[in-house]
Amino acid sequence: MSFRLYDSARRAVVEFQPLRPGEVSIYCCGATVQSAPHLGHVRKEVNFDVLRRWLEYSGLRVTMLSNITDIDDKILAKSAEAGQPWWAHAFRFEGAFHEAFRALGVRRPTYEPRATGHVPEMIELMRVLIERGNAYPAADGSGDVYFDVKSWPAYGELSGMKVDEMAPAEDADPRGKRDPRDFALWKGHKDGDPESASWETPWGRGRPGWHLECSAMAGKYLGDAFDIHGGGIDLRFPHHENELAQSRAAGRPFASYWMHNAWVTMAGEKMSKSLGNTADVLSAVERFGGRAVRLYLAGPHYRSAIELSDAALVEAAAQLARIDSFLDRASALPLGWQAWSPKEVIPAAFAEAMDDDLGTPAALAVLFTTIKEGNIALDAGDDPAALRAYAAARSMLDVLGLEPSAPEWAGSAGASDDLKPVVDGLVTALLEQRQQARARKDWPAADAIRDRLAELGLKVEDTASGPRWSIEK
RNA sequence: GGUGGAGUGGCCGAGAGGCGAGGCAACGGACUGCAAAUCCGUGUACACGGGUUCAAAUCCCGUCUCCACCUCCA
Repeated sequence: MSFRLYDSARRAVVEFQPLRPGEVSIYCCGATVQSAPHLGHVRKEVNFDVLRRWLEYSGLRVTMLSNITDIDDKILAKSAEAGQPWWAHAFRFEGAFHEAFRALGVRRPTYEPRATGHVPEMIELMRVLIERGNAYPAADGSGDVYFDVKSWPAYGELSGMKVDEMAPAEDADPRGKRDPRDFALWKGHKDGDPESASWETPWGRGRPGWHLECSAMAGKYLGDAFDIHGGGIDLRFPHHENELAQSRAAGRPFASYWMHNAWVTMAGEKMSKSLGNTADVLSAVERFGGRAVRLYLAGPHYRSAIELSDAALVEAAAQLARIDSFLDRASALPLGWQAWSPKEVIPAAFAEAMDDDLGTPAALAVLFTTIKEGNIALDAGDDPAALRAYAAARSMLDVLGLEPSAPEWAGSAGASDDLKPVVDGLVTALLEQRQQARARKDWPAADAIRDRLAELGLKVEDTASGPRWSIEK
């Protein structure tokens, strides 16, 4: 185990040392299910899914925790607009997120708790913080509970922000805060809020604050101390800073490492709901294929901003076509690649790249080198070398979550599986006619068949072992 | 105002003192009936101005431009 990662708190690439040998616990801030996911949201999922797969490949048992924030201001506002109960609204978009994750081959986390199911844990955390003098119920009797930023000198340790240098909150309504920079642990019930959206506490009725829920759930499922806390870079402040402060103030060591992924941008700007420049996940998947979109998201380094454009997705699809073309060619080889275990065939350079803070760009370069070597071996008829390259490529693709025969991608090929033999039979019959035409050098007739198939979206290629056909994506 | 990040060839996107990551596109060649796929070959790239060094895209100083966070945000 020689994994190194960039720790946002220390601002350096550091050696990873799990708290418990052989195990890794990861908390990754999940979705606020207020509306449909966009490509920016899912980049985080793909990045952390690759992290998880790499750690598992490295022999660690990974516990992956990703929460669902199923209550917040926006969920309440939007559900009210839609004339729907807030919980129905939240459930609907939770489903949309799951669908998007599935379309990109993201595996389900080990646990996926919902905020509203963990009110007792939150109350307990607030009780401890109030007892210790780090939190207080609002003086105005609103039922709000605030964290007292000034009571915690380490506040700012994650983001490097200093309390006194922060821009004063422009929040026109300080409510019952002692200091404008104090943040809400708990939000008191307001007139007009649905009754079902508030829970009884010793300090009045109300609902969870966003920061508190993550600390409460991380503590419940991963314990007071765990290994990695992840999320998008925008969460570093205030959300993660606040989580860290309230957890440590309550006596919990909390996360050992902080990992943050960068943006997906459009026209140079962060993709976000408020800017209105979002790209829908499922329509991208429909146009380019889930694996191409995943490759687009997973290929660049997770800490680099990536610019979304059609050209970028087209290129990812072209890269994937190169990969799949090799896989296709090699699949005609005699069986035997399964004899190798991933550890035997994955090139050291790939492992080094991944160990170095998930260097997927360098890792992909190794994959492409392997593919070129495999193609050369195929051209030369060197079956053992080609098989080994094939095994290596598949193993590397598996680490990246792009292995086409993995269960995540089952049924994503387009045509339903039971129609496949029928289509194959029809196409093969046509290709036999074309072969007869070619045998008598009737090129117009042969090309006419190929052209007709092309119109239907089928690509025909002549190989040393006869014609092959595939569906153009 | 405070705190970070970035500017690399036609494009995407790595690297972070010394052999031109990788991919896409383009062009030439091999193979093919023609294609496709594959292989071979083709590029004096690192925002600008100074400096350090035998050697700078990489370090230092300055300048410009862009982005993000400090308010909900992956």
